[in-house]
Amino acid sequence: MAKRSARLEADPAFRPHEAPREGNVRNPERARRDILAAARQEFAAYGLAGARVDRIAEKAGLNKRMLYYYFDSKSGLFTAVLEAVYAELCDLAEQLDFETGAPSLLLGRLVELLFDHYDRHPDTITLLNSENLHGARHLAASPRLKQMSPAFRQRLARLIARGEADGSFRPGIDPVDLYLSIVGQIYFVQSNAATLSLFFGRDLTRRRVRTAWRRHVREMTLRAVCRPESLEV
Amino acid sequence: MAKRSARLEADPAFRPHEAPREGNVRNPERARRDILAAARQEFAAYGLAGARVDRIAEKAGLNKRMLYYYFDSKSGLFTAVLEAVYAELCDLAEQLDFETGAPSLLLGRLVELLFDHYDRHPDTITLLNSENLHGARHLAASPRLKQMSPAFRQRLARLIARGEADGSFRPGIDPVDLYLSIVGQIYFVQSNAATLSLFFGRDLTRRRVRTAWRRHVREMTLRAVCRPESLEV
Amino acid sequence: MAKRSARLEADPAFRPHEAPREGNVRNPERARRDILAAARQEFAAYGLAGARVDRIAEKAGLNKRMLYYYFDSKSGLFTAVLEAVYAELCDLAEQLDFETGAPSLLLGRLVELLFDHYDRHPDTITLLNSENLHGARHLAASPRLKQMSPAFRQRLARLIARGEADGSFRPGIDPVDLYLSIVGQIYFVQSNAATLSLFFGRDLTRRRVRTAWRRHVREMTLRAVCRPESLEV
Amino acid sequence: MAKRSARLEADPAFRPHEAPREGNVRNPERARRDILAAARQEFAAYGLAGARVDRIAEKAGLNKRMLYYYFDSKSGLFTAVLEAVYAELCDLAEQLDFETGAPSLLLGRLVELLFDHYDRHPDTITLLNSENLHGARHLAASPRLKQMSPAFRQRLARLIARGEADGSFRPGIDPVDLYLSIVGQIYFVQSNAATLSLFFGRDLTRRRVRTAWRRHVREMTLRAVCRPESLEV
DNA sequence: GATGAATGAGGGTTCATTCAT
DNA sequence: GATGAATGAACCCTCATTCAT
Repeated sequence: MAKRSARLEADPAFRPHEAPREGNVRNPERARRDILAAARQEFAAYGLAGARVDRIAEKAGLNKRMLYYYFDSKSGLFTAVLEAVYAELCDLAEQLDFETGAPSLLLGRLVELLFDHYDRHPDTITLLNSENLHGARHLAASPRLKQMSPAFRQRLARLIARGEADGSFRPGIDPVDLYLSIVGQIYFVQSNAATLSLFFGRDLTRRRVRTAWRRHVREMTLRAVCRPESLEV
Repeated sequence: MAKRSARLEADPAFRPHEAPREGNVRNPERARRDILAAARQEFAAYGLAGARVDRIAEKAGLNKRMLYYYFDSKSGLFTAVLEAVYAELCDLAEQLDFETGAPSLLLGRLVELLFDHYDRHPDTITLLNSENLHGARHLAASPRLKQMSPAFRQRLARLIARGEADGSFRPGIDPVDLYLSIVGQIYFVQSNAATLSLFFGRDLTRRRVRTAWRRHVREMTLRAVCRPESLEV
Repeated sequence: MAKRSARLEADPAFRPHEAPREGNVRNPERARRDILAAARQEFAAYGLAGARVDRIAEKAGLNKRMLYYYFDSKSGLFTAVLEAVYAELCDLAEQLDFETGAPSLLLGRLVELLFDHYDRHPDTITLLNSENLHGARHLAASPRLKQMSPAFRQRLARLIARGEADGSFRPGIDPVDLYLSIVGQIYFVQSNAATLSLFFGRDLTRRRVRTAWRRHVREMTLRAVCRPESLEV
Repeated sequence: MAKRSARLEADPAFRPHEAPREGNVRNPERARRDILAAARQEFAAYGLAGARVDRIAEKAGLNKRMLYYYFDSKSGLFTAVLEAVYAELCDLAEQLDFETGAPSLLLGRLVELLFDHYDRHPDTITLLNSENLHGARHLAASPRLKQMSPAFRQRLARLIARGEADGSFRPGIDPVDLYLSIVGQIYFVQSNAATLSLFFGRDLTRRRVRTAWRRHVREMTLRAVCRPESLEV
């Protein structure tokens, strides 16, 4: 049917659900994955209220009934999508070794790492906005989230400690505050790119502008955190 | 009727539409105002897609038909709400005199001014998020918005120029970049307070935490913008 | 207001309702006429159910409330329009003198007269169709209609009598039957021009095709009614 | 429920959707058929604009949602009804063998065939009137209609050719013109029976009157088409 | 005579969800 | 595991009509 052509084609590794062909093959894992990918796309594009279960099923190339089989409800599906988003966010910290190298350099790299993450996964933003609109109700009910953050926070604290120790960072920096300041700038500009571009007459979605913004956030952060002497470069 | 009890009670100055009772009827200006207030509340609480026209009418204490009489459509109503939000934002800049006083002091005051605005009008955030989810489609179609921003930007540029001139600011600060950095931090934490609070185990909505955050943003900004010497306080 | 420009401009003698200008002048007759003209246009274009009271008021350049003031209801307005349509139809017969001239010639002229009437007043057709869809309910309730037809019928009977008497018509022609056969052909082709054109691949609305059809109906009628000898031309 | 009693009872062969009861459910073909029958009845009775989707669903004994499941929209439903009407009309021509028998006799039979069709399917008329009110928009968009007419027209042309060849028909008869003249008389009287009956004081819906009209149309047609000599009966 | 504001019932359509197979 | 068919509540919006001035 025409439905197959409506599949999501963003994922390069994507292959239609019914492909194998030897009799409607049972591949539960893949069905789950397809549904989740389709749902993520839909929720990111329209928000929780604006998302349509029919469209998700169509994008996933599966019967609508299957969404309920695997995820219970639209709400359950949204929760699953959010968990995936959070898992990605937590993986981030592990991509950087905070133990070796100059703290100020590492901090700069962290900013870039975060920026690039939101740049590559812009749907993260609309998904989190949706969840916040609903008071984080879904995450609050999700048991998986609970053990996610501590690792993240610890690593950041360790970086700050090293920076303070070697005198390159100002004293008294709070890891959470620092994180919020960095991500706040990154997140806000991407989240509100449409209205801000209109308001300031500067297209904030253009590559070049984005790159400049990436540099700006790093500099803002370093200037605010590091001792002046350690920035003489 | 039961309708009256469902009125919006958030706005302290709010008085039900039929209240005065001295000739129950006919007050177009007030009807418009009531509808707009109710709509703003509803859109802020549920987003554009999640908002319900019936609820808005009920909150406004008016017949549902009146929403269409005054604002054409749900979409037109949303546009009107957004215009109000933007008008408030633009009024902000005029509340501060950037011509007299030490630039670094004024910059600090600006941060506080912006913070307090989002603090007093938290609905601004969810409304703007909704608009961005929809690609700023409503604002793009609104002629009123066009001439709103220039004033805002000019005043900021003037402050930076003065700061550079008297040597208190680093050179090369871009007014738009600076604005985005400041508001980004303010906006993000308030917008994502629900998920962040959960994630970091720190209730970011508490008054004391908010006040600390206000101070943090001001310091971050000043440290990043001002020359070290001019901050010896 | 913009409303004025939306006035019906078909009527060449049309002048906007508020024109006289010396204080919103009271001109009840004109208001009635304007409303009636607008209603006729609207009912003809959309049928009774499809017609919109708002559009009629707008076309008439008057407040909607006035429609009710003058015509009680949408239904009353439709009745008034129908009465006007019938009055025109009855005037028709009086435009032809059936007493002098060759009956076969007069019959031919009658066909042309009827054809031209429906040609000049195509709205007559959709209006009558609407009324028939509703079982002629409005006309049945209208006292004015009662005395309209007899004259029409009598005149036609007189023509047939003369034709029979001088031997040019076949005997036994019923005036009503004859009328129905003539108008049936005229009416049907105009009423169903859209579907028939599509079905037969022949654009029945073109002037030339319409003219040919006019001739065809006259010939069909004459051949069917007149004795062969009296058609030797 | 009370719903069942509201079923359409005009069609004698009609049986309620849930009737069989042996496994109450799941009969898509029948559901489609029931909806179509109910819609045809409703559209014929009230026109396109006057028809109510709720009533159609109720008559069909199905949930309103199903109309959209099967036919997309009210408009799509109307198109489907029209296609059925046209299919019936096209089947007509095939019910008569135009190759054998006297052409004048066949022509008379054709008139009767057409008359009887509109007599048995009076809804055809109001449905076509509705479609014409809307400029044949639905048929124009329907691909199925395109290949319907040619057969019809060819067969009629063949009859005329035979009549001309054996000298019983006058020369120069156009098949489409002939068809329009015949159907015009039939269609008009049935379509406008309500107003005409009122106007002429003759109840055109009575059986006897209808039969007389059937004879009249046949005679009108034969007299107009056939050579006088071939009608000496 | 004339008006803008207001109404409640109901318009077509779509929603997330479940049934029977 | 997977499906097409079915549901009822609710969606946004529009209707003809009337109120108060």
